[in-house]
Amino acid sequence: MIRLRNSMTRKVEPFHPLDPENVRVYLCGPTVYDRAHLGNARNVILFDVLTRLLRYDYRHVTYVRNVTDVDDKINARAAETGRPIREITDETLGWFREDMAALGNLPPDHEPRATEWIAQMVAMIETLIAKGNAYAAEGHVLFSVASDPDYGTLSNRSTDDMIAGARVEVAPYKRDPMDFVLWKPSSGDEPGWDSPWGFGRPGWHIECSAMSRELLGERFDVHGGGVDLIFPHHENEIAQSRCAHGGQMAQIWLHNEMLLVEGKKMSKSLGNFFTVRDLLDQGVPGEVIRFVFLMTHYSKPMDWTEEKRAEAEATLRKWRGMAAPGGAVDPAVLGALRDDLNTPRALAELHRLAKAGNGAGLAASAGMLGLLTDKMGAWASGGGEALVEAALTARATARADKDWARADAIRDALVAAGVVVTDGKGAGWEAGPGFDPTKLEGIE
RNA sequence: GGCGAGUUGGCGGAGUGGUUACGCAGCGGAUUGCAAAUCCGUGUACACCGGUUCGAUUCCGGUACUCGCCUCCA
Repeated sequence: MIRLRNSMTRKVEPFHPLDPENVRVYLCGPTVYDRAHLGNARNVILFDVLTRLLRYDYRHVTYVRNVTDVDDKINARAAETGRPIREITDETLGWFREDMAALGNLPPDHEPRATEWIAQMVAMIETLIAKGNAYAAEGHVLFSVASDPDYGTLSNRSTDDMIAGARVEVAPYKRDPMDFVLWKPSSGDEPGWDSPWGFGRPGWHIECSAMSRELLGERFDVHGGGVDLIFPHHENEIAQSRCAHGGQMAQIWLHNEMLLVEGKKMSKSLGNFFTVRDLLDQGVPGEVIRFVFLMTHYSKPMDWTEEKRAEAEATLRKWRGMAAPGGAVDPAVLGALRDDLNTPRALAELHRLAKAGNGAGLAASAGMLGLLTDKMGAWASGGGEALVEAALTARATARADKDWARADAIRDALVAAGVVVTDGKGAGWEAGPGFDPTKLEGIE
């Protein structure tokens, strides 16, 4: 029995899939105009752990993560660089896939691009107009918030509260300040499609409503993203889907808290961000980044710090040295994950397995978290094994000869080359940060 | 102003109405040519003020502070 915290009820609830033969999950994916920053990885890792667990407990899972490839930020990027939009979105999507894979995330089953589902969005907008939940005005189509008496259930705000907030865009074509765009007109140099309301492009919220319906159905199991999407994005999705075809869209709304940098949310608008690629290029293994995320429960804010990076790396180095094949997933690790994806507790159980010397159980259990998997085996690229082995042999010889000066000199060289010698349960050596075996040339 | 999340020992970070989280660092020991790595052992805690209770870090109420959303944002 899996339990998950549902943002809709603000409680941890038992999870009962609508169809146990096909558990359906939707995650709001990236807008592809720039490299993913570290905060963007948090929900991807969360949903990766979720889907790994669901796949363990259920026969089949359909995991959809959309791609927003029509957006004003993309248009702006195209205008800045003079490059075609499709070239930018293709390239950025490629980066995103690479970066997420480097963090040990499995690809989703479907990765729908908004631009390939325009017809379905148009159809859904037509339905909303026909039902009296939307109206066309000056080339725009707007959702009428007043037409949906249940609007605001997810974010728990009343329309009055929102108006009191008074930072809503007031456009002349809006009947009500709260109304939001389903379709907007495009000028000649902006991307657009022909529609009953003229040449234009879809609003952001309608994308997810239309694509989730096409790929997962009108009702599905889990939908999520960062807490900053609760309002307005997810609130609006719910309103659109509920009014178009009834139901409550997702059974469970799963939201992760923010990644902070020096106490503030990491975001592009604040400029206090760094990208996943930045860290990978600095030689931080993707698995280490993943481990750091797993150290904190998804429902709490977390900081990325150098201390955590070092701790994660040291732990993984130890575990890698003792991992062995053929083990079974530990029940306590599963129990922690089933209890609202409690990854910190799961890691504590992994420590327990490591302490017991159960390398096989450790590896199998870590796999549930996407750690210690084969694909992430290479912490450092390139060869150089022979050089390291030669140096280790030379040092052993020197020690046997009681030539301490030479033995210590070789040791220093190994350290300088980024080689970490591990004894004990995981006897051998590992390539650490800054691994550069060429520094060992000449040692024989 | 409205809505939401949070405040645990040196640090990170779970959890619980009464009994060890766990990890890192520190300290003591084993081992070692000296180290590293490894192994064994070990301490300090639950923001503040009330309430409920035999007993609260854990439940309830309030206060303070931090963060997020209310505008694009994972």
